[in-house]
Amino acid sequence: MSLPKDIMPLRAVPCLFPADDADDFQFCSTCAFSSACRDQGYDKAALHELECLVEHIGPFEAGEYLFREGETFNAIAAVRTGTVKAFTVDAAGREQVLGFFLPGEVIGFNAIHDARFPCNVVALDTVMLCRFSFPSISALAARTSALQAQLFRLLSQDIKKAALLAGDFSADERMAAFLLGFSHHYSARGYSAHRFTLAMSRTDIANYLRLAAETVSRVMRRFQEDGLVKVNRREVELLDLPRLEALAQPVLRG
Amino acid sequence: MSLPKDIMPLRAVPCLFPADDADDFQFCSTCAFSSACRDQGYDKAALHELECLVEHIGPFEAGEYLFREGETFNAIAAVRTGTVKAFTVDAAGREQVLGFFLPGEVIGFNAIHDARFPCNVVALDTVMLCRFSFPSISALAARTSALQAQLFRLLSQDIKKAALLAGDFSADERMAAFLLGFSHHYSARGYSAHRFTLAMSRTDIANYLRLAAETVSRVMRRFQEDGLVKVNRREVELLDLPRLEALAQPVLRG
DNA sequence: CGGATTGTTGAGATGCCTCAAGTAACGTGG
DNA sequence: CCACGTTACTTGAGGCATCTCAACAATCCG
Repeated sequence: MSLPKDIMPLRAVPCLFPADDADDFQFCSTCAFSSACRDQGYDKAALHELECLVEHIGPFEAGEYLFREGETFNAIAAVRTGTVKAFTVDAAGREQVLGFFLPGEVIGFNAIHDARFPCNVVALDTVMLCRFSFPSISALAARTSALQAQLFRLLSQDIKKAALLAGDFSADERMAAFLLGFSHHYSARGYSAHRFTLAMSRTDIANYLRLAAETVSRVMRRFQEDGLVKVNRREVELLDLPRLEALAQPVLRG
Repeated sequence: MSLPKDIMPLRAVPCLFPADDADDFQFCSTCAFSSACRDQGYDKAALHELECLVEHIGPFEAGEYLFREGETFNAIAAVRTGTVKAFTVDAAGREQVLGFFLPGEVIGFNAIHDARFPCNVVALDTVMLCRFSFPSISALAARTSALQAQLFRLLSQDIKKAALLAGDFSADERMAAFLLGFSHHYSARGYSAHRFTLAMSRTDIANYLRLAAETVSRVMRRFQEDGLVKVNRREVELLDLPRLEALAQPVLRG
């Protein structure tokens, strides 16, 4: 998974919105736009434009709102570091967690439709974002077919993700799929597929999986008793990936 | 909701893939691309290109497959007439209904991501489609910002739709939202908001709502006893829209 | 150290599912 | 047009997965 050296010099080109820290390269290698950046070496002008377009914002501290429900939509944002939670609050004041975003994932695709955010988005720990003005990135996409295609793919991916959660699955299946989601995300980005730290509370997990918090606790304990995982607070170690995959199989398509 | 007369003459312009029947105009007024067509009178060249792009296919009879899971994706399709069901089949052979598509809705957005259909798509009654080659419509979208924006909006809308179903709601809430979905769809297109015919079986409804078929029956009966609806086979009449809206409110965002 | 938050565990309640039987519509062939 | 089988739908009784309620333990934080 080594990156072609020849894209490095681009960092040195003058930019309207110059990147403001040193680990952008590292970041870009895990970002959702990376394939549009890296794979399309033939269109360096467009890649440069994308770099000029990005605004690095943050840091946000845990609990800070990145976006609020109802807010006007004018930019998407990729998570650079940290973890983010999207949720709505219903008439009775109860939270409904829509999803979590890890580094490299893009926030805001569900806001395009009516140009307003349909949910709140809050930092769960210290979060840095890359912000892309949506009109600007759309205009760039019109000139760069690889970028347009990548945007369509990412939007399409979100449809599939949302549909996954909608299936009717048991608590065990949901939990296994949830844990494996992190494993897959991290291992695809060069981190451990076995060990990771959850940034969110049991309550948030339960809410996201449409379970009671108590059920999440019980399933976690049973998984541990069965030797599937080892859990300590929010530290998770996956001990038996094959069995977890088998459990999650109905969720992750059959 | 009257349409500008001045777009009519476009039907007379020679076309590579000439439209093959007389009610295209009627159709286009209910189609998901209609706003990209109608609202953007300033870009008639692009509108013309979109017309040339479309292939009218069908009719398909009830039970015929329009797409099959795993099939290579190369086109999206708008429903012109009829009703369509999308579903997967899990390892144990059980169906999982992902959604229904009514006239004007677009099929295939969830297939972009990995260029293959993640689900089967089957006609529930006699169905006619408008097919748009995805590479072609993408290329056109790159030249026509209104079309690009419309595609982004439609994709984004599908994300929101999928997330709706994913919430944890009671059988009553789901059923009310399901029925109101038809009401809203039809009334937005100039048909009755109160009376319509369901094209799908109770089993399909139940499967889609993640309920047992028996539960759907029972909820329907109770709704009828409470004077909310009048149901006869697949004929539905909504008698008390306000109370149904109130019931469905948690589902249709709070 | 004390209060607040977060997570765990048990006991009982419940909404929905499963199973099983029965009824109604539909199509088919006689 | 009617008997028949088939499919779709309805209804009831009982079971189970998950929720709710309540108490408690652990951790965090000032």
